[in-house]
Amino acid sequence: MSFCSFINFMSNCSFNIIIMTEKKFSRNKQEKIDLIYDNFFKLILEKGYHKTSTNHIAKSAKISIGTIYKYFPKGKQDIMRKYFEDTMENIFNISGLYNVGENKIRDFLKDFILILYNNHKEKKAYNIAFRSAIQSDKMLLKAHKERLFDSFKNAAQKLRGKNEIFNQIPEERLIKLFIFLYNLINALIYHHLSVMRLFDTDMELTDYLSNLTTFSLQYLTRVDNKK
Amino acid sequence: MSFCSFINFMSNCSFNIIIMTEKKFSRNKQEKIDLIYDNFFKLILEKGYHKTSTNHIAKSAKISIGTIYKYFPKGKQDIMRKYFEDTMENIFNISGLYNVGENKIRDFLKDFILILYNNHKEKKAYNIAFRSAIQSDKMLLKAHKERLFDSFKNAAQKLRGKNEIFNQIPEERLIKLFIFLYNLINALIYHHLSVMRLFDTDMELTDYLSNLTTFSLQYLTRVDNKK
Amino acid sequence: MSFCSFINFMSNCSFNIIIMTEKKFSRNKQEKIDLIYDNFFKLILEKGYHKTSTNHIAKSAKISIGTIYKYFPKGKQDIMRKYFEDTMENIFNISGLYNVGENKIRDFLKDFILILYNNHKEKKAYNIAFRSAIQSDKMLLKAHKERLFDSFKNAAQKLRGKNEIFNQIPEERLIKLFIFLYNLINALIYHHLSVMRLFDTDMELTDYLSNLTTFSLQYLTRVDNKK
Amino acid sequence: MSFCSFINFMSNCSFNIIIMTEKKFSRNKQEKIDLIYDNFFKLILEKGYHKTSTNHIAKSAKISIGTIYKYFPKGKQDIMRKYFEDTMENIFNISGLYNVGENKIRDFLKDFILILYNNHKEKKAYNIAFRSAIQSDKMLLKAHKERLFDSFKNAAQKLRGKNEIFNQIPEERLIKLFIFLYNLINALIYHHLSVMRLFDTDMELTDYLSNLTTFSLQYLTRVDNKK
DNA sequence: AATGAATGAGAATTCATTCAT
DNA sequence: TATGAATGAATTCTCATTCAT
Repeated sequence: MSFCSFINFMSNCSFNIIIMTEKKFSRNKQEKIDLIYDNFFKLILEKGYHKTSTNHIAKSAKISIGTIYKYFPKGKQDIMRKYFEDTMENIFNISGLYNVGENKIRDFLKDFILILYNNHKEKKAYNIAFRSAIQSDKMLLKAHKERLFDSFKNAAQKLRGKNEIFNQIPEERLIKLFIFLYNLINALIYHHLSVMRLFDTDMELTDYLSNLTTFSLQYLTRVDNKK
Repeated sequence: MSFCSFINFMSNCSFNIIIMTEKKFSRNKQEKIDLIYDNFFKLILEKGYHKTSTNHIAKSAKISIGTIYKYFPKGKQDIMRKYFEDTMENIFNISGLYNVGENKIRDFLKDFILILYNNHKEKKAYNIAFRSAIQSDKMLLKAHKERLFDSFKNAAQKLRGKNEIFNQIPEERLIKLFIFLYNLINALIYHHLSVMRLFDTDMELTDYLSNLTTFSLQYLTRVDNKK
Repeated sequence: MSFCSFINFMSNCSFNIIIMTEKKFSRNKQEKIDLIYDNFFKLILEKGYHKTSTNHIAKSAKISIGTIYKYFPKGKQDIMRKYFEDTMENIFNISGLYNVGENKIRDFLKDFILILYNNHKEKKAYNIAFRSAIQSDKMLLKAHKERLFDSFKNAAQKLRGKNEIFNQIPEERLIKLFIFLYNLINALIYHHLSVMRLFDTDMELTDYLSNLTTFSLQYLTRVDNKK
Repeated sequence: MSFCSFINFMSNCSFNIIIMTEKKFSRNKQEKIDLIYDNFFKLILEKGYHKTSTNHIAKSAKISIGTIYKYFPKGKQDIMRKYFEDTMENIFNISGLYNVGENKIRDFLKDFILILYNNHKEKKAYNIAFRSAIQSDKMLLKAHKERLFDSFKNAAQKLRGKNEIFNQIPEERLIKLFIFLYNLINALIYHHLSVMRLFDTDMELTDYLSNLTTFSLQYLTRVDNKK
């Protein structure tokens, strides 16, 4: 029996079968899904969301169109939805963000901005696509809003426990503030990266955003107190 | 001269009846173009930019698809481009805007915001379409940038002649500042109206923008001076 | 001016334009629609209803797929529906059918059978398609039932005016009887022509149907009276 | 003998444990086939024959698509064919049917009708599918005809031995008569159940069919004698 | 034996654009 | 000028079938 035959024989043994089958299937499946994501976003950068068709994705990923519809039965809409769900945890569960001491809100905001900014840079295609997708998929917009609320509820609770200033703001209000800042920052980063540059350098943008959010936080807290 | 040549000759004559016909046609032409614009934007609000086809516009406007391609040989792209050109003067040539005295910069910014805000509200469909169009039509984006520059150059010149504070800022820098504020305001209004509301009421938005622009003007001027 | 130029000139004259345009457009339109019908039914005989696609029809008719969807926006479903509507009058408005004197009911039924039989033979493809279509298009089935009712209401009124025997049967009952006979005859002709032959010759079939309907009429009238 | 050959050899041995495994597999096999049948017909009632795909059946039956193609290598076509073959004996080998004495032909026909009627009701999905299948599978139609002939040959022989009246009709002729009645009854039951109701109640239908078959038997015998 | 991932031909449908009238 | 019939490439999505595991 040659070595190869031995390997083949071994691969039929039961203790191996299960492990390999699981690995193989799950690896292949995730590989295909990643291929679809990668090529989808690659094409969006090249041609835009609406000119990227499921057939283009299949051809670009060198898989069959049927495979795309196996994993994403509603085509592009499902690619967006599932990517949205798959990346749920990536943005806001960064523990470092919440190690904020007294009087360090400015640093907290700066970190927050950098996270959003890097997310935009790294996932430019996704962000372009997401803006397009929520126009025609109201469920996705709803899910996005709900996730924002949940994430910032979580963040607010953590921060109020650690920081005196945050603690003075009612939780509900703090969540709304964070959602506002999130929208504010995203609107400007998106505009800067995908519509028209606001500054010559990205550093100038993040510096500006840092001051802008501090200003906005003060402005909104002041307005709040007047009411 | 053959009979046909005679007919051709006649059709070029400036007899009264022919002039009237021409006038009538030219009035009809503008009517048709307006019909196309109106129904295009109506449909964009209903179905979105990408799901609005030239055939739909024709059916909605009760004109033939051929007529659309007569006036707009490249279809939707040309509708956007020509509407952009047709409305060139409407936004920034508002004389009232420039009657700004000393210490009245805040009022100037408030007026500026209101003009942009009302423009967004009234031309929501156009603004949605414009964002979509510049993604795939780089010429349109370029033209938009050039127009912004020209308009604000004009505005800067007028304002520097009338106002001491503006006069202290170099023209080139003032133009850049205005373009920045324009982009800032538009990014946020667009986000508020077409992506996700930033405030519960529109008044809160314009109040915030008013303070935001004042802050930004100070911030940028300060940063500028440091350099 | 050559003769051809003269013809061309003439063809631009107003009195001709209207006639020609009307003729031309309507002729072409009906030509295309007839092409679609003809090739649709030709293919149904060759491959069956479900294996006949709109693309096949277009290829077979040597027209573009767009033309089919211009006239029949919902594809095959609309071809069936519109053909159904176009042929509304053909079956029952045969005046000869109603020239039925006293004691000639047998002859009337014979004529009725022959009309249905010839309709099946001549429109075999349509009848096959119709059976398939009403399985997935409940509206078509409903329209079919309504038309049957209206047609036989009309027939019943005519016949009750002319024939003593029919006059003894209440109108409502007579309509039901006709619809029953219609279904009976059609079920058997369809089975004979498209599922499995009931008789060796078609003559035997029509003879049998003739006796069967006479029998059924007596049977149902008798049952009716007992109730 | 290598290790592998030994394994192969072992797998053919008739040790008890292996016999049990085989039995278990064969029981499983029939279970799988029944699952396929059940879910196929369930889906046909829900969506129709043509919209029921092999993939749907697999999903509905919670087995893999591969299993369906293992037992039915040509998919739906084979499911129909094999179901047709599996149910071969069920319809006509009902011994009660042939306990027909003198002058009881009417009762015999009534029983015959009830059997066919109940078969249609209970196997509505199969009957719908069968009609669709024989349109595109001429072999199935041929097999159906052959089975009808064989079944009624068998029935004719039994009945001629027991009943004087049947005995007067030549066997060949009797077979043809039965096939005719079978087609007649089926055509009308199918029309009533799946196209358009002939009567308000099913009882009325079976009563009518009972009289109709008696009439038809007399009619055909009479016609026969004339020839 | 059983699984189910993968394929890709093909079906329905849309849409920008052309062109004869 | 104006019409709208006609085109056909492109898009979304389905389905029978194969094959590696």
